[in-house]
Amino acid sequence: MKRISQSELEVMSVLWLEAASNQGMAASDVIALLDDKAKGKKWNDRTVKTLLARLVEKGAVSTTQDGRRYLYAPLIDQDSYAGNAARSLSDRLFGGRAAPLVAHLAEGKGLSDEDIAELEALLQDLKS
Amino acid sequence: MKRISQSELEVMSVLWLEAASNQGMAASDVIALLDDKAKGKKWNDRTVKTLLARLVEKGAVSTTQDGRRYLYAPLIDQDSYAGNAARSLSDRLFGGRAAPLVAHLAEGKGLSDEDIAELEALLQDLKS
DNA sequence: TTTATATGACTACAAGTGTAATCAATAGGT
DNA sequence: ACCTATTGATTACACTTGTAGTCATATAAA
Repeated sequence: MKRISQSELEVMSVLWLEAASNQGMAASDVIALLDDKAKGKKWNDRTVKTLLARLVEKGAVSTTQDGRRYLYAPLIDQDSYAGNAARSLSDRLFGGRAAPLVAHLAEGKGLSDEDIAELEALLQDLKS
Repeated sequence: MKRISQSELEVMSVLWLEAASNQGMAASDVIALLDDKAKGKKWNDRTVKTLLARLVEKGAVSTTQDGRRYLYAPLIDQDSYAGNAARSLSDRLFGGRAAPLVAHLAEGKGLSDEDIAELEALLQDLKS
């Protein structure tokens, strides 16, 4: 699997949003969702199409014909991708330790009470 | 500040190793440290020089002359860089939630007891 | 002092990336 | 049936990135 670039990853992230539920989404859906989540950033639709095409080339996204358009669906699993990314980040920047990473997340915008509760539950799990 | 690429970040990471202690390190030191930490990956010294030069261009690294060579030192703070990277990853891949990120780190290679202890301490802090 | 070596400066170059424009076909509205 | 808007295909193009090679120079070794 070829490497996925930053922008391509943005596109993947919206494909993942609905990945489980259905056959994939049309380019126009992707564009709409990107605009939704992009605060500030403006996505030209041509650009998004290009990114989709590149993701298909790279084997990261599948297409199924739907009339005269395609439905795009992620072929790579968000979980495994995210796991790798998280580990790689933690290795490169935090010497593989989780705590400093979480500390950084906490600082700046703070973790919600829910985040904290989730983390505590997770730690309980890990200890057993 | 221009974006720092993957390979450039590898270089930054060794500069950060000694950043606090001294005036910076020579290119040869950087190369040696990279080879140390790079398992598998082979760094050609020309390549490292190029990366250093690019980092200087980008304003991420400073040089001070030391005889006929330079000492390279990071100009950007590892902490703030890491913080941004962590937040951006967590936003893009985990909807900004910390717990799934940590869960991914845990799975695969597991967190050490020390990691877990650190995290618990951190959570205590956050709750107060 | 001649020579090998280390170092920075400059150059190279293909592949990847961000960011789109143009073209062609088709479907939907009128 | 014709125009328009949508969509994919193809093309564009400068910038970035990975990965070095070459050149000039200065220093260290012999």
